[in-house]
Amino acid sequence: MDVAKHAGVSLSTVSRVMNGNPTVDAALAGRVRDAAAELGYTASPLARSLVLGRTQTVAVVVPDLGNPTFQAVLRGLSRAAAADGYHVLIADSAEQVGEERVLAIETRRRTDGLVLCAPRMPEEELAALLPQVGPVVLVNRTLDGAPTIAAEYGTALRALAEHLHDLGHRRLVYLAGVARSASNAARLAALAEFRAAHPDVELTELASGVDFDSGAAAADAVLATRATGVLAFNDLVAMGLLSALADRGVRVPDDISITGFDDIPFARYTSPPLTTASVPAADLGARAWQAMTAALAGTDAASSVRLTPDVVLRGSTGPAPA
Amino acid sequence: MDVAKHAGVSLSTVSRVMNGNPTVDAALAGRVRDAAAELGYTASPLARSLVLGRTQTVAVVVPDLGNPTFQAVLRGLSRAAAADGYHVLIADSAEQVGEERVLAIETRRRTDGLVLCAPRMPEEELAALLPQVGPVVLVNRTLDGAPTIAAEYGTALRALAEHLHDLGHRRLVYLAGVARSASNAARLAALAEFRAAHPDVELTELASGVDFDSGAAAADAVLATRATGVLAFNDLVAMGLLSALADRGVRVPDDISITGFDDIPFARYTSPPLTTASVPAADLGARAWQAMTAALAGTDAASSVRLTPDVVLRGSTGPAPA
DNA sequence: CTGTTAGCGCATTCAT
DNA sequence: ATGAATGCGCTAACAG
Repeated sequence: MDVAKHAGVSLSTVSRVMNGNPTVDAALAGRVRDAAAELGYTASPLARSLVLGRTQTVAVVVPDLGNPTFQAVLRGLSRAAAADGYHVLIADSAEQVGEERVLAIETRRRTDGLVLCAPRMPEEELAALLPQVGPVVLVNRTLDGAPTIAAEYGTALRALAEHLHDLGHRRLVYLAGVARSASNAARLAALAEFRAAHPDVELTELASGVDFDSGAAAADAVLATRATGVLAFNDLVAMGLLSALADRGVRVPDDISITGFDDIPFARYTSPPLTTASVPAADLGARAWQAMTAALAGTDAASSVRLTPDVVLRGSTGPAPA
Repeated sequence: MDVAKHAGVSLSTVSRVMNGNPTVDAALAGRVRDAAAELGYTASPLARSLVLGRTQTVAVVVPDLGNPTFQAVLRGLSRAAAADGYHVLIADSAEQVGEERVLAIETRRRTDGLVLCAPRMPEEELAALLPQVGPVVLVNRTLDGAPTIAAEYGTALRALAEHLHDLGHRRLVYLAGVARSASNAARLAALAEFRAAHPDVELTELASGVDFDSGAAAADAVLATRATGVLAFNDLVAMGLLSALADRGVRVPDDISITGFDDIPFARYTSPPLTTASVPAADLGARAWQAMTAALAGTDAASSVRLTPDVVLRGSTGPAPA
């Protein structure tokens, strides 16, 4: 090392000083620090990682960096991690289910832990993967074997449905997302309960997607059901629908009420503003980091956190038309 | 190594096989590959990084992961990098100008290159930083000494202003973003040209911010100017303004025309849809990666790419009221 | 074509 | 309290 001779000490002493080891003479430590400052020296994170066995970095795998929900999770996680001196390696599977496994394993090898965000892969594959990539925390997907941070989608959707029911709506339609996804399954279960509790309600289920265009494309199908209330899979779908209905001269909420899901930042600014369920995605990310620190420390306890979203009532829902 | 003895060869041979070195006997290579597969062995990226001097990772520093523009840049960059087998380390400075420098240096040390996305730091600081962190590419911020990928904000804003002028608007207001930012400076220069070309236009400049709330907060000030056309700093500001005006019963575009900037995904779905300038942020990211590969290869040429945004005419602009 | 040796830059024994 | 070795896991240069 260069600073070593510059300060007239050995490599070990430099290392000790840089790591704040107290068993070094104050005077010597000062000399070393000065030398280091003068030469602008900082220990190579790479070499440290190799010898220490930790990289101070965690990996996050998301299905789509373009999705506001994952963005928010990433943001919350990233900031929380940064506050603890950790870095974040990001991987976007571009909704390619087949890529998830590879990305997870590969990024995990360069990091100390892995956050799997709403992985799309089938349950068996996920179950087989988890042991290979620990410490791992799951976001918005539950499975034994790893701490999970998830929003209770079912509860919230049920609440939205009840809200519409309270407003007098009796003919509803649910715009489903990706058919065999975990999040959709939770919602379907909640709707089944809702149906059971309210036999007087006619609830149609319509295939759809997870983005704007899916919502817009569903407009005619929705109108064909003559429903007065629509539960969209998420805010994006709701906004697309909103837009398509506006084009057709359908008034919201006078003619039809619409609810979204997620309360993305834009939901407040649509016309009318969207009634939706507030899933604090950034919180989700921060909690995920919390779980990760625990897992990293071995204080695992496989704690699972479930956040109950708030229902946010805004202008897109109103009394059912007479 | 374990696979070494398992295959009955030396460490070097294993290394050679794993790296596809053709100077190995086919039979031996087969044995090694089998052993590796059986033991599930993969070379440690960490150790490779240390000895090879490259990490196959680049760092991206953004001012705010919550900003749709940066999200899109990140997404485009991330996918392009992944296609080339590179990973992305992300850092969010949370708009803390002071943090940018530290984040840049720190993340750069764990990676092969750095992408600085619209850094807020003052010019001298940036100029001093660049040599320390090369290879580096700048996105949406120009400065000699590093390849730059930037959208031509000035040109596009000018085009939007001309569009309003063509529609008969003679009293305009510009909602400025962060006062002393590079992107705002470019826009101000373009507006100065516009003013010079159209002495008949009264163009007021109003301080504002870069987000929804700033736009909403500016509503009354905008109305006070009695302007018939508004050039918002970006789509977020425009949407906030749109929302606040709707609350006040002001009709868009009948009473007042509004333009945004960036063409974020949501701009198509406001009511009315937003006339804006299309800055293909994901493209920006992909180009940035392209520039990075060049820089990584030493084929630098410090090439600067400037993308000219398209003007997207939608419903939020119309003829000036009589 | 393959095995042996050295070293990437550091933290950490072990001696002193 | 400090310096001299040892090794983290791998690749490259050097023999054979």
